Amino acid sequence: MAIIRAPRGTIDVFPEEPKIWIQLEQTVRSVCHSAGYTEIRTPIFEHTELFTRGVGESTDIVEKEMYTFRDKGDRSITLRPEGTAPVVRAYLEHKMWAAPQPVKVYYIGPMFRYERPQMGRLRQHTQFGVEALGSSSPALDAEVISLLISVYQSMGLEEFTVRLNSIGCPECRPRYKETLVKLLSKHLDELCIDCKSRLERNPLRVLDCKNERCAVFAKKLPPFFDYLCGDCKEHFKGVTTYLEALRLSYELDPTIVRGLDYYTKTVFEVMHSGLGAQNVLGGGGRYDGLAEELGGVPTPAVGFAAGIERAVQVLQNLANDKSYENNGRTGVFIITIGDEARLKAIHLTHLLRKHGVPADIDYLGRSLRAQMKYADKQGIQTVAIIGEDELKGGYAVVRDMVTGEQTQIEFDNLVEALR
RNA sequence: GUAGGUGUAGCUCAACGGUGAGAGCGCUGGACUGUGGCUCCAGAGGUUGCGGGUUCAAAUCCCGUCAUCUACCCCA
Repeated sequence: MAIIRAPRGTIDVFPEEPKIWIQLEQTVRSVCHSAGYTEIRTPIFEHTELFTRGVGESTDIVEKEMYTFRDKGDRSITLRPEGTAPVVRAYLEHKMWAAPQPVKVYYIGPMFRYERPQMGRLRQHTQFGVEALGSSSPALDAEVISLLISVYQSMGLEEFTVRLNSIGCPECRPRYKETLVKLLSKHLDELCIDCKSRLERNPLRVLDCKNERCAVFAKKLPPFFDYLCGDCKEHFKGVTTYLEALRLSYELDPTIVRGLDYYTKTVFEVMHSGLGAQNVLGGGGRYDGLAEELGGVPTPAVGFAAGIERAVQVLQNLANDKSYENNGRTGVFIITIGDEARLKAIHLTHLLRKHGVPADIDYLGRSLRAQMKYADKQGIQTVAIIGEDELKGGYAVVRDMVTGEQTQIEFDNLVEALR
């Protein structure tokens, strides 16, 4: 019978193996806590409507990437493809606009998108993100950006760049779109097929087309900065001012447009080169219209989302380059010869564990030699040997697996000596 | 959805259309009655992804299918 494998685009993670995964999660938590963000855990699935309305009907996510199904109550349910809409939903549902503002939360959890897997892209992946709701201050935009950077820096990552842009608001964006369409329709023949359709559906997308000819073209287009309304212009200036106050370096990049409809004003991405064709570690922006779009009280907000797997991939390469040490031996392994010694060892193992000392014994009835070998490969720090002589004498031979030094320690003192 | 690459031992990979499909690493045991790392020896482990076709003969060639990787679209 054929073995059952993990579904396409999913992976089994062993977060303790290289430890990076766990370190990253801990870093996210501590960085967020230090800035007054508390954790939120929203459901893995939501009503489909939350995403069609929140993320946008014409986005790729909604059009072709959602895991949507009908449950037994005939409700249309969708595995969450992103984290912002659910957080805003929770904010409105729990009337958190009545709490002191801003409300600042962070999350770590799986997201689902039906895509063709490739490097840096999975059908189930993990994102960490923050959302700060209830303030339109550009200082909050800067804070959110600084948090993301802090996470990477705390993990020892340096070679990334922060790209910043503003995509305006419902007042000035239509004007910019119009001029784009006007300019581009003069050169329809020079655009790729995709961009021709983009021109009708979402002209901003032409800006970040990877097609070389389009990219050359996009660079000649006037940047959105020039078309921002007074309010947006001022906000954007505020963001850059605060970023500079935070001593954070960034690049203005008019081609950053983001793929979700809810963004307004500030958008940003953190780029890294070690991700294959993907180059985005994380990104986000302001979404001042989302709460209202979801039927709630108008609430200005900013946030970001970043990929754990992508960060781990980059950090893994970094760790390999540094060829990090493997001297982390820990724990005790009790080696026994004979059934009686084994009984003794089981009791001692239990005691050690109760005192917080990682302890283990052989479960395969192996020879002393083989048990030594096993303990060595497991990265055990100390072995305690119990055979006939030791049983009679009431002690164990304790061997340090690094130095090779051996001493005799009485059973009664063993836990104390090894803790 | 589209394009290309790859599927042989647990892992990394060999094998011109022709003997019983091999190696290294790993695993298990031994050399060493009770002492790991080094060395040596032995053993276990395969439906050559699956199905069909061509052929005297297929891991090898052809078709299909599935999986996987990479890339496009787009994103984390």
